[in-house]
Amino acid sequence: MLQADPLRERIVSLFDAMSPQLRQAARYIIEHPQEVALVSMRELARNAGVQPSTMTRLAKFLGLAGYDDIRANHAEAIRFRVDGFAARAMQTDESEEDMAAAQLSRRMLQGLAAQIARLTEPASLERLAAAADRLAQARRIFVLGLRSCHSVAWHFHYVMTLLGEKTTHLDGPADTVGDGLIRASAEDVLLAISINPYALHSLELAQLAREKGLGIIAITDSEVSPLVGLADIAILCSTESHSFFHTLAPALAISEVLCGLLANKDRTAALAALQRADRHLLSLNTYATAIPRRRI
Amino acid sequence: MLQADPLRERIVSLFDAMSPQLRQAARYIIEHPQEVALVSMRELARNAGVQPSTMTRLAKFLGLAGYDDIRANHAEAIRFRVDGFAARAMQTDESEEDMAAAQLSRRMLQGLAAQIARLTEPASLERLAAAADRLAQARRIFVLGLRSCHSVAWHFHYVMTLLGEKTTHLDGPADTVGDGLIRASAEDVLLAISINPYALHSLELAQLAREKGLGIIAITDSEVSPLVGLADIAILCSTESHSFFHTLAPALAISEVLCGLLANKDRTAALAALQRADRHLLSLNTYATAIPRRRI
DNA sequence: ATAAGAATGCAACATTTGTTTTATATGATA
DNA sequence: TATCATATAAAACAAATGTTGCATTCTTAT
Repeated sequence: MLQADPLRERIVSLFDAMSPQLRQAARYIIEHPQEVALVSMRELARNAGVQPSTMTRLAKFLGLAGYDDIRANHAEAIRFRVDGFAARAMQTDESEEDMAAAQLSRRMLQGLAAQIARLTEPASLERLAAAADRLAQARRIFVLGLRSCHSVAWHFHYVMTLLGEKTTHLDGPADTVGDGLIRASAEDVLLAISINPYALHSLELAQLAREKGLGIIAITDSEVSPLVGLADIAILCSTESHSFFHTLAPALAISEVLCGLLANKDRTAALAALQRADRHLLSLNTYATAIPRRRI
Repeated sequence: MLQADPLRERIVSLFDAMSPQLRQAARYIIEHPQEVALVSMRELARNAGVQPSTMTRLAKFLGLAGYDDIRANHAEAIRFRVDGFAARAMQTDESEEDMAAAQLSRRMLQGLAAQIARLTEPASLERLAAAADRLAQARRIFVLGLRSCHSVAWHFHYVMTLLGEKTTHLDGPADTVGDGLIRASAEDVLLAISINPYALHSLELAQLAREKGLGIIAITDSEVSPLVGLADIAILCSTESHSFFHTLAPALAISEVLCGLLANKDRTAALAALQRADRHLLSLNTYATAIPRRRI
């Protein structure tokens, strides 16, 4: 990434002038440069979700003779990178402070990656599968995550919203957080996310849910978390990080895996639901198809 | 060269048992591993000075189905070298309609871990450091993340709230999302988070901020994201996952690193701020010190 | 509303790919 | 040397690749 790559820059600079299909192809190439040299054009096109001819058209649009020029360029980049690997690792001409920053960043990121990788232990995987089963069976899923855990709760809820209307996010202003549970019953499940320090309100609501007979799935940070005693299934994530703050990346990863598992229970239904959501948001003009011109 | 390569070892161990032509082919492959994946078999054979059929025969001699197995192996090695485990896990063999939950979970988690690990590339670290510097200089930080990116925006804001009152979260009901920018000026910075598909409103607000002279830091998913053109510094995160949905775990990791870097600028001040926040929340009885007894 | 233009999907095309078959050459053994 | 088994070269083959032309769809401007 450090060395100049004229073709890459050319793609980026001409991106705005491309048609939607050309953009999709270009985006895929930009984001998966190695693949260009390693798979055939047809396969690349399939992975990028465009027609083979679009790849040829992209090459011509970039002023090249054909697709082979694109491949040749990327193959060259790989050759260069492989050979120049050692040289690249050498250059550490950064200022003191920047190096410190880079070092801290690297340590934090490596730590996070390791923590998420550690979630692949069999014990975790079993709990994930069990939790997904339980959530799939539930009539309704109430999602609870306060304070720092709000991000995880909301993300789970948001993704599930794309699949259907099964979840209720327990949140709201004016102390109405728990109101969603008013009509909850034993057929429902509460997905509660809480890490140390545990928000009192979360525990109280989980307790309430338990008394109402709801099943409880917990994402929490320790075997001795108060949620473990309340929950039918508890999935544990570490929250330690090489900084002042706890990390929520592993918890978020867990919630994403749960979403993935739930969607995987009925892939065709999930696909259909996603397409419906797409159409809806499209008709609402929610997403940008191009860089917005100046507002009038 | 560092990782174990079973095929390579097999070639070496069987080398003595090969015929002269087979040896010539094998030697060339051993000495030019990257070429195997980057050129066609016929060209490789020509460069190695053997017949095309010799390559096929070599593959069979090694106990493989055909030459494509050799190429696949070398392509995998390149992918591995370039970006760790990511590409390996990336292979989309969706042949198994309902993959075992454990397997899907493992693949998703490994993919996430690899994506976060890949953020430790020098280019990313530099951008992180630069972004942290810019954010530290700013008078005020406006945080913007809509829809799926809300979780990241909110988490950044929440953590920063523990450190002080520097951030404003651009969010709110009744279409008041952008109101926070009313008193924003050139001394301030906007931290905008948006991934494909890009929420139109996010781009419009970023545009507005730009016109008001704010600095813009972006967390986004591609070099060709519309935010890149608007931003002073763009930090890129991949969002692909082995499920139907995009992942936000790398984006969250980035935001956590930014928080960590900011706190690290003045460790004692950060510590003091955290203690103050602790005391405040303690006096409000926000956190549980024990498992809550039954509510009365 | 309509036509001009661009963008896109589709299918046919020639080429190139990896493989297999056939023929020839090589070399060891009796 | 004669014979046979193996190794190699050459050519034929089906499958795939990248490309192109054409029909259809979608925009955009009048």
